[in-house]
Amino acid sequence: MSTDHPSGWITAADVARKAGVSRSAVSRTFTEGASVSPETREKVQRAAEALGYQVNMLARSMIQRQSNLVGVVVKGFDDPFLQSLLGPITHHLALRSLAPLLMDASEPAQLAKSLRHLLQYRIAGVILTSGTPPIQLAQEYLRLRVPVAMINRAPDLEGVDVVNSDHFEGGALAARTLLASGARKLVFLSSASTTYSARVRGEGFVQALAAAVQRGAASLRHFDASGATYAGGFEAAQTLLADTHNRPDGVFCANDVLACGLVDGARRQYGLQVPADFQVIGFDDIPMAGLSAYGLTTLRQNVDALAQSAVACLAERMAEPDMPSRTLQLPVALVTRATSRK
Amino acid sequence: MSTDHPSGWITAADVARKAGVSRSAVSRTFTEGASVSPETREKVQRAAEALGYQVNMLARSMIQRQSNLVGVVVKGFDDPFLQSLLGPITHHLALRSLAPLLMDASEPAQLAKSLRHLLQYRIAGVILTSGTPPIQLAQEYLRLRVPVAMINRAPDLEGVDVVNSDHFEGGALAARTLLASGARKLVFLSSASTTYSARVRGEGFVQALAAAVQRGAASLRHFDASGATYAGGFEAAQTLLADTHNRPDGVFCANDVLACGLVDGARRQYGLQVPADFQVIGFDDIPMAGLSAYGLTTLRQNVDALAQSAVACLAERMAEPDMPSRTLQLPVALVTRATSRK
DNA sequence: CTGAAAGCGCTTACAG
DNA sequence: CTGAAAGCGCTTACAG
Repeated sequence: MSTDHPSGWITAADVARKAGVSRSAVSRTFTEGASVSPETREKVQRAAEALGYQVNMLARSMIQRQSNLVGVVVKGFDDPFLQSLLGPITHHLALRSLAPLLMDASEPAQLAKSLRHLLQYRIAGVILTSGTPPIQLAQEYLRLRVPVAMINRAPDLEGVDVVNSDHFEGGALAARTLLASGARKLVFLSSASTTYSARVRGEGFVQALAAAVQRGAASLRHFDASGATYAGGFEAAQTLLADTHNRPDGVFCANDVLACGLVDGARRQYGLQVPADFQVIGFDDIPMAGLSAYGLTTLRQNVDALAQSAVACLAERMAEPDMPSRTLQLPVALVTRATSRK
Repeated sequence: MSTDHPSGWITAADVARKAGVSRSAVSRTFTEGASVSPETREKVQRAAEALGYQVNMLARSMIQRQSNLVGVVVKGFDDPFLQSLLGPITHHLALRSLAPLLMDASEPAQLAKSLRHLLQYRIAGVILTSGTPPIQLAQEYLRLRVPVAMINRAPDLEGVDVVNSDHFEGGALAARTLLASGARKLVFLSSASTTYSARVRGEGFVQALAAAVQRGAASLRHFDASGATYAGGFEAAQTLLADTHNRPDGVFCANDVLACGLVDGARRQYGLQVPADFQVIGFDDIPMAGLSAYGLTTLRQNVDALAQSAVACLAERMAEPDMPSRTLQLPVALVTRATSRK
């Protein structure tokens, strides 16, 4: 216990004194790839351990003009899919000694402030997840060469890496599955204020159905729920299933919560059963989809791969800021449960 | 555009030059409560705006030996209740210009490293949520006078503030509700490796039932699921409800996921309906509880108040490190839905 | 490999 | 109220 540090914070100078070396030697011991003799390193480590020394990341980051912090910007915290992304993101950042600095961007106005706020910490990069508002502000990041990676967003910003699930193929898969199991009156259910992901899912669905529709073998309708939420799906059931004589027999929902809402709405409001009365396919494979109360057939996104890729993009761009921007496309998998027929 | 800063990072010196003042003046302009004349402040702000200057928080925090970062330590990311806490915590931190640095502590071994890692950022405090492993390491925080606040944990560490929902009263409320609605064969369902919260809930339940049990008006059993999860509840249904002649008619579950699992297990495995065949009460009021597929009667925790209080404790202790530690108790509310009778 | 020195961008007594 | 100066804890050429 050095009495001159009642605060308890030990500095490199303390360690240097105790180890009988220079501050430089201490610094080198804790710097990846710096040249220190084994003996010096040993002495320093022993002293550091005894004193409980830890590098002050604030000082190190200041010098290096870059911290180990990565901004993670999410829109609200109540979307189950986004929630499932948080764990893997944290995990994969940790594997590279990076730590997530969380930011909420529920309001677009807030986003600008949040992004600017993050800059004050000289963050190593930022990850924007789907749903977050459009960001002209990414421009500022690009100018400052702060790596930006986006998950499930339109790849429309040069210099920004984006990692997407293959929403288009997912939508097409849903179409083929429903068709193959006999559905003919098909609906794509999403919401008016939709996201990029949902839009592309719909496009894949529509396109895969085009031929069948053309030759009159199937019909297709697009229906907008009041929101891409459980409540939105629940309400949508009321209108969508009202007409007894012209009910859809296959509904592809832009995401799982919407689908679960639809299923529950159909049960409560019309006593309809899935898949007996109509089939439903969702998207995401959130925990809710697997509950025995739903058994939702859905397209699973690989959240771990999504997170890992986004972090990898960030890391590579940290090493090489000017590399051309990439767009990764990750496969989705059909998970067949109870709401669709074989 | 100052050509001597191709990197884009503007420093206080740049602003000072442009505004024709000293670096001290710039610093004061951006320091709460520092004395600057309105004219100087004006000049500085104009220059800062023009240049796009922002304080380098890394440097400021280094000087002040404290950052605006608060460590938020969670155990895994898949507990719905903990997920619902993340938003409010982030929100209330932001209101005080603090930002959450996320840390996963799924493995106890990891926790020690994580907590030490956080120290490197000279965090302003740390919030430990329920479920995180026991932390002797909090000792190190106390020594360094880093404020620690815990949510839904045993208040057994002097110097650490803890904010709890009133689990005991919640359990008691569940007991009274079931009793009043005619249940007589009661069960408390939790899991063997339980948390502090669950334990106290059970105690409240048991105590409120004691008199009735004593005079033979009710029976009480404690049943351990394999885990406090949906799957745990689902499995528990099999054993718990097997004996046709001695089925419980009222089950209080340590949390909502467990309760939903039980309800689904009862449906699938025995075709039992809730509340017709037996009543169920959960705890937390996570989104799942409100789904029409469950309509779970439950005790709602006030996540916003929990988060706000924890952040407030942290802030107050930042101002006064040596204040005696507090234990706050926040009320829970019975939310009556379909799984219990009036 | 090593240490003395300069410097990162800021804040904070200090003297005026 | 203001500026020159010292100092925070670190890293990094630089010279040896």
